[in-house]
Order: sequence, then structure tokens, then C-alpha cells
Amino acid sequence: MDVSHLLDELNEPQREAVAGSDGHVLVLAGAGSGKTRVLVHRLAWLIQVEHVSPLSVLAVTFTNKAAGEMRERTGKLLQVSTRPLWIGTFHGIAHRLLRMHWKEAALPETFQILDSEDQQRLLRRIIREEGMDEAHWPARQAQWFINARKDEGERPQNIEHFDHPVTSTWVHVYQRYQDYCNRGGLVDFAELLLRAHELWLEQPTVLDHYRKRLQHLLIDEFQDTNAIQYAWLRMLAGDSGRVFVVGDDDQSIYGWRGAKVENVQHFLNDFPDVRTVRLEQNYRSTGNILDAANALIAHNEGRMGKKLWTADPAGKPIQLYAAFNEQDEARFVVEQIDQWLDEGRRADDCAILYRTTAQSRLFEEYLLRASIPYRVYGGQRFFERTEVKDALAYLRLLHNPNDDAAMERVINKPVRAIGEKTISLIRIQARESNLTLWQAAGECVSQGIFATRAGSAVSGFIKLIEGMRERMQDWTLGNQMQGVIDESNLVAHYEKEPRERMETRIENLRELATAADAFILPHEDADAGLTELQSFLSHAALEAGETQGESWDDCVQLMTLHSAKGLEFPMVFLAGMEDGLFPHQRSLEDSGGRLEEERRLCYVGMTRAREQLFISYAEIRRMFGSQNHCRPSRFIGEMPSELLQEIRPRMATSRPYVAAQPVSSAGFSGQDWPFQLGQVVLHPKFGEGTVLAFEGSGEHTRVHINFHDAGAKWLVMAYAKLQAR
DNA sequence: TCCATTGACGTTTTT
DNA sequence: CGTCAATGGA
Repeated sequence: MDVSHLLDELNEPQREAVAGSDGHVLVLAGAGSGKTRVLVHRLAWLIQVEHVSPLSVLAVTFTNKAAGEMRERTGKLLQVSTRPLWIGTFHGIAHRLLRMHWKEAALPETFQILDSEDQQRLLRRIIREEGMDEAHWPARQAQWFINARKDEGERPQNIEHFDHPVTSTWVHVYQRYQDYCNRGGLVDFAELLLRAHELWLEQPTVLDHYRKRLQHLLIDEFQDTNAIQYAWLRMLAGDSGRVFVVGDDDQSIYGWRGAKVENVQHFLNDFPDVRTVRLEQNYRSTGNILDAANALIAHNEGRMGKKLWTADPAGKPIQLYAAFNEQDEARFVVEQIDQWLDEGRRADDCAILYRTTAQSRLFEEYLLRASIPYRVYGGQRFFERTEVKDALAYLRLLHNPNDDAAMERVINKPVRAIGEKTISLIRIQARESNLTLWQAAGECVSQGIFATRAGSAVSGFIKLIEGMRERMQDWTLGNQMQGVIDESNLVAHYEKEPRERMETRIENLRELATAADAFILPHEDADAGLTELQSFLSHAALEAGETQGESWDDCVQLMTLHSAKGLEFPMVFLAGMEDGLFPHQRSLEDSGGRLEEERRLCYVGMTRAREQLFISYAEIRRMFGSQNHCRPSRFIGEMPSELLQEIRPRMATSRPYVAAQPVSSAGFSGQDWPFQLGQVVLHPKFGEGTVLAFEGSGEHTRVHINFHDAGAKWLVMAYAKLQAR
């Protein structure tokens, strides 16, 4: 068979990765070096050249998007159905295993996935029930503790706390939480992975089966794996599985959520004769951008070592803009985009990247004002919306009435006279008799614990759910969804909200019904023995839907640096490059390698750019209500200055206060101010400084001056003895 | 039960 | 400065 198409379009190291080994392979794939291509070609190589059965291949990614892309590209390359291939996210694959082996994993067949919101609500409830002070023991922190423990593969009983009061309290909460989950058949995201690992540990027959079957393991973004994912993988590989991992230690930016770059090193130690291949030729960015990125990342220690290069020209220098303040920064960025558009280029070629989500607001404002369409990544997703989750909770309850999270959510939604008091009676009953809320509610009714009115309300709710279940048993999924929406009368609950809000909620419910109606049971879920309903509910949890509409509308892309990973744009703005913001203050405070992760984040951001990279920082930024005088990010100083071209603001037009508010209202008109914005003045005590802004009028006029030594200060004009310089 | 006011707090996010 | 959640009065 002619296999030249698998290698022809690859460069030398890529070929080596794809075809060069019959053992384990570690591919250190730099940004833009054709990582996905290598993965896909390797997969095709295994099947077409080594004649490996598609059934023996497992390819794992982190996001659904990456999994989908891999499946699609593999299908195109192979020209055969990719159906038998196991390609999925860690969570998706773990979920599938648990569905197929729910008995061995000690789960009820109807188990449900708990998303992080459900998890937090449940924890809040437990913390309250335990009589703990929520201010001292926030649910968020419990969630963090439990997930971190699970990510490390730890159960309450194997956490050592040596009478450490804080830890032992959280361990207790972990235990209680796990009891609830087990009773109700609820599995959170971290639990999916942990259970899947325990399945290997406790069921040697199951493990053995998969070891024999899945001989070829391919893992994407290996630097992002956490401890439990690595352990799971290592067990599955055993002594005979061949493992092909692709990753980049320089792009490890998720250490804060448990990812372990060390796994790359562990892989080299734990698996024999690993062949390491470096992909360093970059097909994305200009030479200047790569040189600057290389120079920056060279400041990190303990790297595996990698230097990106390109056969393409050096391109334009990186543009550096020292904005006056954050408004000026936004103004500048939007102005540049406007020019780009004037040159006939596309808006979706431009991306504005920032460190914190809050930074998007100003850019949105200025883009709106300039009538440039934009799209912000990372908002709330479809299946995370309140109304969607409410309706799904009813559906879940039909499917599994012991789902406490669902029960809690809808028992009084819309209001049906089951108030806090009644619910707490049910909770007490549940707790005392180790029952789920549903069971406890039934108990309370039959024991006549409630007052008459509450009792009839609760039994009414039980009848509602049971009635729906009986009636809808044989309905299609779409009809069930619509039926649940109608009969639950959820709409009544939203009617009390503002009109516009209510309308979008109803619209979303309509969309949900349509989605259920259009849902087709995927092959892999059918193979795993899932019903249509189970599959639909799992999809809602595991792939909460696109962050927003598709990118078909030609929009400027706004996102955090984290969500930019894996993407590329002709024109990129790295905004807010100030010490304290990026690198973030919190990473400067503790020394646990956090700064290096920030640097990697900066490296990721820079290497998103294909043609043009802009870096901007504000000299003054309003944070938490107070003005901050900022230093440019230390990362800027770590880039070779000859690659940076500073853009000098044009003094006359770039002052935002002049532009934004022509101050005709005040006693001082623009011309009457004794000084100009941007002018350097001398203060008897603070020395030289630059005039930033004026405020107020007449004798109350205050002036904001950025003193070169003393920092920025507001002074009352009448008292400040200022001299022009 | 609802809305409004007050108060604390303030990275990064996928599954 | 803004947001979100918790609290308390009507």
C-alpha cells in the first residue's frame, strides 16, 4: 500500500514522531509546530501501515473540541469511518467506562453527573447541615479541597491530617459529601476519573480486558494531565501498551488546577526506552515573534529545552504601546483594529487577549462605540443556564428520583408552598434515616410529619413527578423534554422576572426542547448501553455547549490568555501587560513556581500571533476603585528590545480625558486650565510630575499628577503650588 | 415570599 | 469600581 501521503507533507522530526518508533514516544511539540497533525498522522500510520486494529486504539484529549477535531481530521486522512476508534476526553472516556461497568464500579445504573454548580450547592447544604459557619467554611473552598484530593486520587480515609483542625474538618465534609453522592448515584467530574482509576485497581478482570484490547494509547496536551489521569493511563498501559504522548512543558498553564508538568518527566522514567522527538519548526508566527517568545521563555528554569524557529521572514516588529490609562489602552487597540479593517482585513483575524476576565469590559465598550462586532469567549454556556438546568433537573428526577441535587433544585420551583421549613423537615428525616430527599419526602408524608397544608403540597409534588414518569415512559426524548417543561409549569417561575429576562429564558427552554428533539444517540453511547435519555443528560453535563455562537460572524475575538491556548490569529493584542496584573499579583506573592507559569502564559499568548503582535500596558489603571500607578510587566523587559517598537502616543490627540469629556460644563473650560494634560509640572515637595487629569471646577478643581518619584496623587489646585516646567 | 439594600471581595477554567 | 450573595423589612 502506498503510504507516502502519510509522510510526504511532514518535516523530518514530524516523520520521526509518526513513523520512527515501535515503542513509546514523547513528542515535545512547540507552539504552532503541527502537533495535531502529528497525532492524526500517527493514528493513521498505526492503522494503515502497522495494520493495527482500530479497536485497539485509544486517543485522549482534554476538551471536546480537540477530540472532535481529531476525529474529523483522522476521518479525512483515512477515508474510512472513525466509529470504532476510541477518541475522547479523559472525562468522556471515564464516563463511558463507568456506564459499561456500573456494577463493578459500585454505581447505580441510573447514576448522574454532577456539574460544579450542583457540587457547590450540595456542599453548601452539607456545611449548613453540619452546623458549620459558612463564613469560615465556604462551600467554594470545600469544593476546591475535595476536587484537589480527588485529583490526587485520595479518599477521605487516606488523607493524613494528624489532627490538623482545618484539614480534618474538610476531610469530614468530603466524607459527608461522598455519602450523599453515593446514596443518590451522583458523580462529580473529578469522581469520574477517580472511579475509573479505582475500577482498574479493584477489578483486575476489567483492567486485563482493556489492557489486552487497548494496546495503543495516544495522549494530547500531556503537560496538562493531573496525578489521577497519569495513574489511570499508566495502569492501562501496563507492560505491553504502547504510549504516544504529545505535549509542551512550556505551555503548561494549568498547574493551579492540579496539572502536573512533572508527568512528562515521570513518563520518561516510568516507561522503558521512550523515544523523544522535538518539534521546533513553527508554521505559524513570524521570526520576530518567535525570537521574542524564545527569549522570554528562556528565563524559566528546568525546561526540557526547545527553541522555535521558522523558515519564514522576520516580519514586522512587535509593537509596544504605553497607554496612559486603561481607557487609552482600549482606545488604542480599537483604533488599530479599525485601521486593520480599513485595509480590508477581517475582524475575526484580530484577538484581544488579557489576563483577567474583568478586563474585557472596557474593550467591549470601545468596540461597541466603534460599531465593530466582537465576541467574548468564556461566558455562560447553554447547558449551564438556570432555566436549562431547572428543566433538566425535572428530567433527571424522572429518571432517578434519588438525585438530591435535582430534587433540591426544583422541589419548590415554581413555588408550590414547599418552603424552607418544610424542606428542612425533609432534610432532617433524610439525615436521620440515611435516605435520599425523595425517599425522605415520602417517609414524611406517610408518617404524617407535616402540617396538613405542607403535607399535601409535598405529596402533590411527589404525585406530579410520579405522574409524569408514568405518563411519559414511552414518549420520545423530545416529547419528554417538552412535557416536563409544560407540566412542571416552570414558566410560572420566570414570569416574575423582568420581561426581557423572562423572554430569553422561555426562548432557551424552547431551544432545549428542540435540542432534545433533534438529539441522536451517538454510536459510542449506544455501544456503551446508554439510553437516549441517559446519553442526553450526560452530554448536557460533559459538554455544556459552545461558549457562544459559532465564529461564522466576522467578529473581533476577546478572551483570556488561558482560553486562547491552541488558537491562532493574524493579529494579536496582549493587553494589560503590567506587573501586578500580568504577572498577576498573587503569583508574585508566593514563590511556588507561580511566576514561571505566568511566564509560560505570556509565551502562549505571544505565540498565538501569526503576523502582528501588539503589546500594551497602562501607566495608570483603576483597580478596585482606586487608581494604581503601574510598572510595565517584567516580561516586556525579558524580550529583546530590538524586537520591540515603541509606539509613542501623539500628545495632542491621545489624552483620553480630552477626548472623552470635553469638559464644557465646568467653570474651567479646557483652555482655562493652567496646565495641559501631559504637561510636566514641578511641586515644591513631590518634585516633577506629569499632569494626568483635572476634576471639578472653580476653587474645588483638583488635579491628578503622576509624580516621577512620589507616584500618582490628587491635589487641590488652589493649594498645590505648581510650577510649569 | 419578594425585593431592595448592604456588605464582602476581588486570577486563570474544562470536564 | 462592580459584582454577587446574604440579609432584612414590607
